[in-house]
Amino acid sequence: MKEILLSQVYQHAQLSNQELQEIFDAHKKTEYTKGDFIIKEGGIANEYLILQQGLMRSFVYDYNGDDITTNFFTENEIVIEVSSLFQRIPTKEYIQTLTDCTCYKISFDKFQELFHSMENFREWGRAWLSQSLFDFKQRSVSIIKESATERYLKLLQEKPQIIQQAPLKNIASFLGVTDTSLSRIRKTSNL
Amino acid sequence: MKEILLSQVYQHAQLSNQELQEIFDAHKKTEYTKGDFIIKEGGIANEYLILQQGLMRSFVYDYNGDDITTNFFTENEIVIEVSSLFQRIPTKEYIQTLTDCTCYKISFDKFQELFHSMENFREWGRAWLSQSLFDFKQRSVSIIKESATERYLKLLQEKPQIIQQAPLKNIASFLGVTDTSLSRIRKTSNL
DNA sequence: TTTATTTCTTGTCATAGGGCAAGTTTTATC
DNA sequence: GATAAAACTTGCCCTATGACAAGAAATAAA
Repeated sequence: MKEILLSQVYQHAQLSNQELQEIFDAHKKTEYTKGDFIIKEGGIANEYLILQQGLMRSFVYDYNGDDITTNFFTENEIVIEVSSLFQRIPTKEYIQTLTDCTCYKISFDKFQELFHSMENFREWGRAWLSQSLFDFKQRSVSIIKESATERYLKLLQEKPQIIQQAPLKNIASFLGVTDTSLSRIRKTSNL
Repeated sequence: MKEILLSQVYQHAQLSNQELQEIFDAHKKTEYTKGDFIIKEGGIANEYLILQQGLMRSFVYDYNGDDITTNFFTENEIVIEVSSLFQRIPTKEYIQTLTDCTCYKISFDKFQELFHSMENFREWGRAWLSQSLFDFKQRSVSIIKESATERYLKLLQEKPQIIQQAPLKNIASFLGVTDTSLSRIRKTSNL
């Protein structure tokens, strides 16, 4: 079970079975209840998670005190606050579970050991970070160029679990519209 | 000259002078003329640049064939297409000079050597990537929450060279508005 | 199971920004 | 320095989305 999940996450041509095993051993199972915070603004991340089951979101507060969802984390994904973890600085974000969750956790210290001792692991890590960067770039382009309806439909297609499980207002702030608007968008695209 | 520039870019507490020297030696001076492409869609990045003088932008084409500026690169910054370089895959982006430019170039091969042989260098690299990721996240939040005028004024304050040197339409697509709109915004905020 | 809270929907009205097209100004090209 | 090509501005009208407020529905708490 654990092995299947982790080997999906760490799939990278060059990692040997032995290396993978060493990586797997560094992960410990952890459970969370709906509403738990993984990290809060001002804290420093000391681990990251691999989400086996459940849904989480990250968010920030804007100058009005409104929260804005910056990302959703779904099954098989890595739940991480990159800049706090790797720059060792306090985070600006919150990460909170939207459902009960089952995760595998790896500590920063253990990660560091693997990162610096295993060439293929750091290649994997760099590729993962690169992909995330690409995804965030895409997101900006999408907000700029597509209408709210288009973004909604794309999310619905790519990650239906989010649409089904997350509160409408969280989805709305993620898409960059008000909850009122999203309610109307949802209504019209159902026709 | 070169040393001053590069030591600013690679400033990271843990890098020794000797390590820095080794890094410096890997960089070769290169000049570009206004309009030159550093990379085009479909190509694979085999190096990155440190921009000593000049201005560049990266952009993509959307489904209508309109180009969207995804980033500007100003002096002392790293000009790089991360996902192509580190995932060794064809890029979706173009990077083009907006003025004549002087750069220091480092090849991927040389970078790899340093990355895998020098622990502090890879710490630097990871921190740099993390910071970029953070910046792109911020950008999405900014597009979602701030008005075009606010984004314009912020850019004007933070990177006035861009406002002064880049064509209006490029700035407009970067900010997420039409050039018509930006022209009006600029007019009103000058009052 | 009743009450309180949160979540979602709907109505009315206001507005930032888009689409299109005509000018004007600046910059490049011959 | 004349002509062409970009780059920028402006006018007019339109639409997507926001702001605010009142209900309805669902969920949580007592």
